[in-house]
Amino acid sequence: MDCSSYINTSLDLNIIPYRNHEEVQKKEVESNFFSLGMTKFSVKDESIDELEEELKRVTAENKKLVEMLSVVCENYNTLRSHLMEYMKRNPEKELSTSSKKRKSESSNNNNSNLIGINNGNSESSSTDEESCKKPREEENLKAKISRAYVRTEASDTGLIVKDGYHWRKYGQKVTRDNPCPRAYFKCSFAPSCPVKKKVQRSVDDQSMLVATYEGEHNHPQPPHMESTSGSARSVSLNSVPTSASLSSSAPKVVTLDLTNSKSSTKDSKIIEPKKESPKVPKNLVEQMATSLTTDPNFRAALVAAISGRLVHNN
DNA sequence: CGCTTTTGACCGGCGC
DNA sequence: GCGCCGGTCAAAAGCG
Repeated sequence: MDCSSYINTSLDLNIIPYRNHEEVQKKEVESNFFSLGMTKFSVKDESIDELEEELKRVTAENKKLVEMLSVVCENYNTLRSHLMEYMKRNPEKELSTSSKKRKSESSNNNNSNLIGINNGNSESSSTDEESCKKPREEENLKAKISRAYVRTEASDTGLIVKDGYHWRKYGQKVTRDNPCPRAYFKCSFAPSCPVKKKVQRSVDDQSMLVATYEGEHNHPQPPHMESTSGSARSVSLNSVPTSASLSSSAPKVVTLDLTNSKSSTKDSKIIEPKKESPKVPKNLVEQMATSLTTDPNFRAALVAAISGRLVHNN
């Protein structure tokens, strides 16, 4: 795993506190934004010197945070390599988990329904043994698996997730743990493109479509594709390395990657920032924000990022 | 006519 | 070994 994804996650959060760490509060963060934008600080009250001093302090703080972040990354990598060694020394456990692949899959589905649509473990919480096993387990699977959540109109009964690619439906099935049928799609470029997609409504929230992607497209996104027919709202779904990570280049993404984030470089190929991004409808943005804020992985990453910094500062 | 969708049948993996 | 279940196949129907 590369720590770059980790860095991305935390840096994109844009919530670097620049003041006393005890005072890390929402207001503070907001004023940070504004101060950076040079819009809200009352210049009347503060002299230029003070502002410059403040700027210096912020810069120093920023440097410090970057250093701390790199230390965290190093620690993470060390810890991870230790875990890998440990796993090698205790292969039985690993075998037992991989042999129960299917079971864990189905339980993951259950989790996703119960805990709030989440699968696998985020990098942020990968310190325990179980989450360490996960990526290795996933490595055995050839296909890169990612999951996306798309909110649709409640009245909308279709299982269409517009993601810029063209899909051909090849099956539909009612699964045991969900009364809503699951639709199976193949990329229309198949067999040259091996990507498959499963779409099913969430048990908890019927307006929420859960799209599971397997594999990676080996072709560019079709230009200006209406994608599959249907009435579901369109959401661009790009693969993003590491769950709960926010790619600044793909602000519309709500993807939970279940695989090792090793593939981050590959992903950068896949992520093709759609040209129409400036046209993103407001409600779509809100929808994505909602998806992110309700995503426990995202929250976990956020909490980890913030608490990590606070701890280091203290 | 060609492509897509639908849907029942079939297959293979897994648990008991 | 058997049954369950998820995933896939493929013929038929639908559609533009």
